[in-house]
Amino acid sequence: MLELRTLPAACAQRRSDAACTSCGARAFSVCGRLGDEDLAKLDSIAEHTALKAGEGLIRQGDPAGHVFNITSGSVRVYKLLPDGRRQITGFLFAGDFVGLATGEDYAFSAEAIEDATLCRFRKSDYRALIRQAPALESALLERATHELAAAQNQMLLLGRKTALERVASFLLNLPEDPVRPASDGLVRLPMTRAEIADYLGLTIETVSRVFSRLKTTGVIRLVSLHELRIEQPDRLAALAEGEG
Amino acid sequence: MLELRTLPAACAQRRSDAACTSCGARAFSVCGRLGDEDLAKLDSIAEHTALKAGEGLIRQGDPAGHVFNITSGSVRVYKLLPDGRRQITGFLFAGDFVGLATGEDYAFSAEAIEDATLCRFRKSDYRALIRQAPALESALLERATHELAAAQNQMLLLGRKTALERVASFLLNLPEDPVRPASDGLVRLPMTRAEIADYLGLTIETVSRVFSRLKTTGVIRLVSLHELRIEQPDRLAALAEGEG
DNA sequence: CGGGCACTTGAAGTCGATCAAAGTGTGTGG
DNA sequence: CCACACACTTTGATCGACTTCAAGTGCCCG
Repeated sequence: MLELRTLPAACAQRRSDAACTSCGARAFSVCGRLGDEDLAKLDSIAEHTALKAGEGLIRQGDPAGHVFNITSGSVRVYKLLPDGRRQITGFLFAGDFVGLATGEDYAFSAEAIEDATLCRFRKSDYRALIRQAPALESALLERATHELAAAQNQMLLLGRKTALERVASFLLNLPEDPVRPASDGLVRLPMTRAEIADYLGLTIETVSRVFSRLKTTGVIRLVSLHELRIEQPDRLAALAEGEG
Repeated sequence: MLELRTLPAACAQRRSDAACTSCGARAFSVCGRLGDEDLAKLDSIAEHTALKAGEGLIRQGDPAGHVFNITSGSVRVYKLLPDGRRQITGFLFAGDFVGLATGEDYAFSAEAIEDATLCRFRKSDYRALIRQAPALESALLERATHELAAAQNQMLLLGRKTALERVASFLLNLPEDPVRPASDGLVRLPMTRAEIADYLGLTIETVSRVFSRLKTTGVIRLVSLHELRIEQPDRLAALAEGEG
């Protein structure tokens, strides 16, 4: 059975940033529009996989043979420089697609941050399917479009924001815990400080220091290492835009 | 008459980076696939405009009513922070589209760097057209996909590369002068140092210093302020990846 | 030819990186 | 269940790349 069908509910909860409220949610735009036949077709070419924390699903340079849809857990997508410097270009969660934006070979790597499950589609099957189900293609274009907008925001962050502004922006864009959506402001951080640093173009130490600063100023509270509560969303938002 | 038809030739010349050779060129993927009827339909809803240097075509926050295709000249796309910090997210040239990646309102601004001409499509007309010409949609998805890959490269640049690596990467990704394609290594820089700086997440002074360094080490030669020749492409490529 | 703007170059300052060490949590094996 | 080991995180001190501030230089255009 294809999990895609169950995504809208999850997605509607997980995006709180303004850029995404208008479109509902990212995965929603894919599955919400599809009729039962289209879903059945998708189902017929889907292949389910489970990954343990740290396992890779895509390796930079490999021929781009598959497209993935994450059904649970979280994934890091990154690029490396020859000397090992890493830039994480995105964290992906349930409902997100991976592997669409590729040519012949994958131009990035993707690995599970924590145990994850996903649907895998052979790219050729997938293309064939799209020809039969044009609604899918337009939904994907809309998604790609929103990812592009998100990428532009990240460029602004990486090119022009201070460490404090970067961390604040990051926390605000994080999906709220879908398990306990009522507990407002509670955010889960499945990734390590090193991954946050590599996402924000900073070092571990700087990320840690900024967290400490936000903690002592009362903007956030660290519930545990991988879970925090945003105590003052307004101040955090102001900080994110350089108005703190 | 719609200029789109004339783009393939121009595009085939202007992209030299490896990421784009496989797809031919970005605009090519849009116009190359379309039949005469589709082109005629596009033509019927196109509206031609000319812009003087510095004039804007899109302003951040305005309702997103149009999609544009640049037919000559060059355009800067950027986002601003409240205090005026600017991140240029891309330079666009003949054949490129602007305004696809938007929701209700534009999330960025776009202005002509030099005198430019463009086709303008009302977004509603444009959407209607897409419904009739599915080939257009799949071509646009492919383009969006490549822009996403380019955006990921830019994130790597902004997050993890040094000033020298950024400038080197920038010069290598610049389109070669389409007017004189034979003169290998000759690059036109229609934008100012300030624009380069805001694209690379640096200051004017740092960009200038790196240019000077590349000049004195013989990697490039400045023909004029806005035109330079890459004398040692291999060394420049090595520098761009941190192997200099 | 002269004014203005963009660019270059130099000197000092700063934010984040790097180096270093102590603290904390987690998982494993006894 | 506890103790140990290891990996991750936090905090502190120093360093360096890029920024900021400040003159100069040169080019373009009237």
